Amino acid sequence: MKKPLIVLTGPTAVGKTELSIKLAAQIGGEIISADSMQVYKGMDIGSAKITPEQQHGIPHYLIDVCEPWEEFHIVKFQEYAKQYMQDIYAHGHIPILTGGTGFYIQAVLYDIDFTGQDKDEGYRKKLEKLAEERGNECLHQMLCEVDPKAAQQIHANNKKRVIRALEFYHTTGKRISEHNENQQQRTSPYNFLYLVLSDVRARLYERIDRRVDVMIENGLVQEVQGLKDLGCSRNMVSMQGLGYKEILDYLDGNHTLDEAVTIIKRDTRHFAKRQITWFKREREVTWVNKPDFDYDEERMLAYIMEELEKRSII
RNA sequence: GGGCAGAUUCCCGAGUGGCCAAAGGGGACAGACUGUAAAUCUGCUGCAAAUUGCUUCGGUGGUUCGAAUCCACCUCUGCCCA
Repeated sequence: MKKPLIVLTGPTAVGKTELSIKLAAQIGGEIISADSMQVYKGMDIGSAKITPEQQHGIPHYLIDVCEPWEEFHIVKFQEYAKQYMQDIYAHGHIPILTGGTGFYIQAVLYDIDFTGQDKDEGYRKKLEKLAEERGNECLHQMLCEVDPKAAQQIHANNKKRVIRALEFYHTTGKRISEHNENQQQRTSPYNFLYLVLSDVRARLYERIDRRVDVMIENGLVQEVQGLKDLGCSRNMVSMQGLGYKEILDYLDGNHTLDEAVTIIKRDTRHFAKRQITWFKREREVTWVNKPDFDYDEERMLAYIMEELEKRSII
């Protein structure tokens, strides 16, 4: 018997958090955050982290699990998430995976296999250097020799992914293209409902703009200054988060606050677009398009309940 | 009132007789993604019955085989002198 799992996602600023609380309250769920930035302590304003008051007593997991200078990645996320899910099942509750990081959701929902693929920092550095000296084409050529299929799929300019593919072959002796093909065929071990909350583009963009303004009002600059004082710098993964890298640039005098705000808004819109593209491609998703429900959360919840019953999740 | 500079495709901006539907950047739109994912990368952007045709470079008229590019006048914008 497959265990139940609810995924509630959607582009940034669409309103996932509020809905997740109501849903959790209604069905006796506990929430696991699927957000690559909310895992970091001290990054509250910029990541739009849910506050304790907003949680309304609903247990939340995978928030504040590491320091901004610590390394965090999808494998750790998957480990944590699986652990917390066990705990939630033990409570007799249903886990609700809520957040906007599609890649993380995929890893949990389909239980993607990452074992035996340790990264090799030294090898990465070597490739990095090679790319700098001889260009991206050189790396891509190398990949072409060991894994032509991957080389065909990954653009030569996408250095990160070319390096990862080479690293995969280097550490496992297998082709990442084959591995990915296998993983793609996985079916979920869960009895799930994958909800994607959406809205019309113009409205979403307005919400993003407004939210960034609120972040500034709430002291995003001070938050980033504090992190900077603790030694955080832009080479850290955490500091590549939207709002963080731009404010660091402002604090370093690379541009004005107004410019930084404009860039954050723009890049957040771009991010939202990428999220939407991701969800469009995911199989088995159930879209909850807000205008179709006249923006009425009660109606959305009613629809979600129906879908949950249909699938015997509740 | 006089002088100078300028008006280019959604925006900024290059182009100063043919190779221009017009560089480059931005935005918009679309897409990829399986250990950095709020990252990284790609495509596309005048219209159409679309390997061709049509309409664009402030307006009108002119020069020329041919104009975004040259000339005249006009309109608007910025700066300077009154």
